Amino acid sequence: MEFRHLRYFVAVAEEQHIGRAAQRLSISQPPLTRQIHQLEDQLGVKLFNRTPRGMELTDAGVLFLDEARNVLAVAERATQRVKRAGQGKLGRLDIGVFGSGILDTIPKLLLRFTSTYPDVQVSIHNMDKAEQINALQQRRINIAFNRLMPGIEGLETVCVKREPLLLAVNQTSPLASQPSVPFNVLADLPLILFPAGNRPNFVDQVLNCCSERGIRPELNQIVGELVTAVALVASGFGVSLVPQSAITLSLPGVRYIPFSDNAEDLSVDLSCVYRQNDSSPIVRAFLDELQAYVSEEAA
Amino acid sequence: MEFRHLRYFVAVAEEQHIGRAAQRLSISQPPLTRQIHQLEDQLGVKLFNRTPRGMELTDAGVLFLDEARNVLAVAERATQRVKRAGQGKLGRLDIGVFGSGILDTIPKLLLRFTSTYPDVQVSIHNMDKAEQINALQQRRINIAFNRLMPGIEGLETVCVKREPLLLAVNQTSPLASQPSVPFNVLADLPLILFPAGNRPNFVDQVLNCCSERGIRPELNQIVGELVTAVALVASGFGVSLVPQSAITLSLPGVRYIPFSDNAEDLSVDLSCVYRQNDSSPIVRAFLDELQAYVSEEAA
DNA sequence: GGTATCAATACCTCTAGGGTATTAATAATT
DNA sequence: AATTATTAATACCCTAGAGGTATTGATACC
Repeated sequence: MEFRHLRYFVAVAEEQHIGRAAQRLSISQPPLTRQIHQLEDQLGVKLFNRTPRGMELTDAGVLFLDEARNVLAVAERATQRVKRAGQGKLGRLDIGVFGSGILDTIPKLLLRFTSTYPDVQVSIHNMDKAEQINALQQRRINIAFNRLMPGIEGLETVCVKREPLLLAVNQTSPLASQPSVPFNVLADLPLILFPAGNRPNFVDQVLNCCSERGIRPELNQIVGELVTAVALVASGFGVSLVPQSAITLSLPGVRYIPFSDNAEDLSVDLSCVYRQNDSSPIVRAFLDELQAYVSEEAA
Repeated sequence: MEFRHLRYFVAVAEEQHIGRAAQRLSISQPPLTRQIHQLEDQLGVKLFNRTPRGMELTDAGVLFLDEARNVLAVAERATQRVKRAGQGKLGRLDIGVFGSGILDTIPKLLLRFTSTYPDVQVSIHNMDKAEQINALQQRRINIAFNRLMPGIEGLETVCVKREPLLLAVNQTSPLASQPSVPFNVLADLPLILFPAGNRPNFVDQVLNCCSERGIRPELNQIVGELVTAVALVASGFGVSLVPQSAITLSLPGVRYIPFSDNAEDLSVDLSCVYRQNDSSPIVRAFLDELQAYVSEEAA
């Protein structure tokens, strides 16, 4: 039995007339007669009573009409679903993010994607950089966001944006009222950095910036992540350096001040990482959306 | 898309190898390759990633594997059901019976049928002879049971059994102790007959038997049905004539006595009626069972 | 009894599914 | 690094069978 038999059967059952059904199916009458006979033979069941006025369903035929319509509907649904999946419109997307990375850009990006692809179930997993790389390679996630991603065999990285670094100071500091400050003020201030964990990371980038300018900052402590650092700033333990998107994090008593230096190395990237050979349509769709987002932001 | 594509796809997905799948499907490798490509083209979706080690499902392929299996299962179920329906093993059977006809034979017959065909929903409708004929012609019922069925155009009748008539008397009657009595004792007894309604019927049969033997019975009254007549006998209003199967109806104070005459006309048939052109497999199955029952009873 | 209207049959055509032989690509082995 | 083995893909052929036209049979309706 093939789908053809089901389609033909339904047409004949509905028209109760082989001639009209053949017309509807855009074939001639004799082949249709033959296909119906074939179906009956294969099932071993008479589906129609032939009358000189046309074709009349038997009881078994009535039952089979229901079943045939159901099979066709299920098959139709299956093709629709797989087509949608092929266009990246159906399925799931696992994304690895890091603690403070989700402050600004990532939520905007996800909102944009999920509104265009509502049937893709997006799952966010919090993990640090090493775990992200591991999870990507083991295919537990499709996409990761992080900063300062090293080039890794098999993984592709695209820079989503570069954010200037800001100085986070307590409002009681004399710097708090300045519109901008030179980078070398750091020489005299207790510095709180992040994140803890595998080096090199953001801490090293900041220290590099310092040493390149001949500054030896007073490294007060290294904490787990951005939020902790800013909380310590709010409590008056020192100053910190944060990416611009941290300004959405407005803790009481904290001021964010831009640097007057305007140097390229006083900024940090936010990058998206994925498997080079990942041909999943959902990932491709996501990367397309990301590309569009980057273009729009640049404009 | 045809079922072939689904079957082939499932085989390849399960084997993860076109060669092995082809072997399993008893075809050679190249046509299978071609069919899989055809399916992918028609869906517009890549279902497999080709590796030098074999075929690996894509995400869309994983989803479609589920769907394809489901379509095949639904189709299989459909064919199984219609096959069962074609063998008369699935569906419904509407049977018209008359009030006292269901005392003995019909329950046995139905029990036998429903145990062989458990998925046929049998529905019993109580109706008199005229209604039965009407309902048969209008296809509201498939089968009717009654006595003394007239031959009617388009309806077929088969006699299920002939039952001898018995005399129902009150135990206070002097006849009550006799093992058998001659028919002409009716000449001296008040007679209660049934059923009321369209003549000719059982009443006329009994009156014919009397007149053929030169007897003029004292026709006390005609009541609706057998049960009423026997109830009146129990109350001492007279005697009645009943088919043998009435002995399952043992009202207090009633004795059933056979006639010593042993004449053919002192019996009544129980017949099964159905539409001559009814080709329903369920009806055919029922008539087969009935035929078997009749043969067994005769033996 | 003739006509109209069905499905069924006879016979033809040609598409496309399946076969064999071979190639291309890549992993494993030496 | 060259060779071998293993896989899917390609090229080409054959034929089964789906679809076409013309006709026949069967039956209701005039």
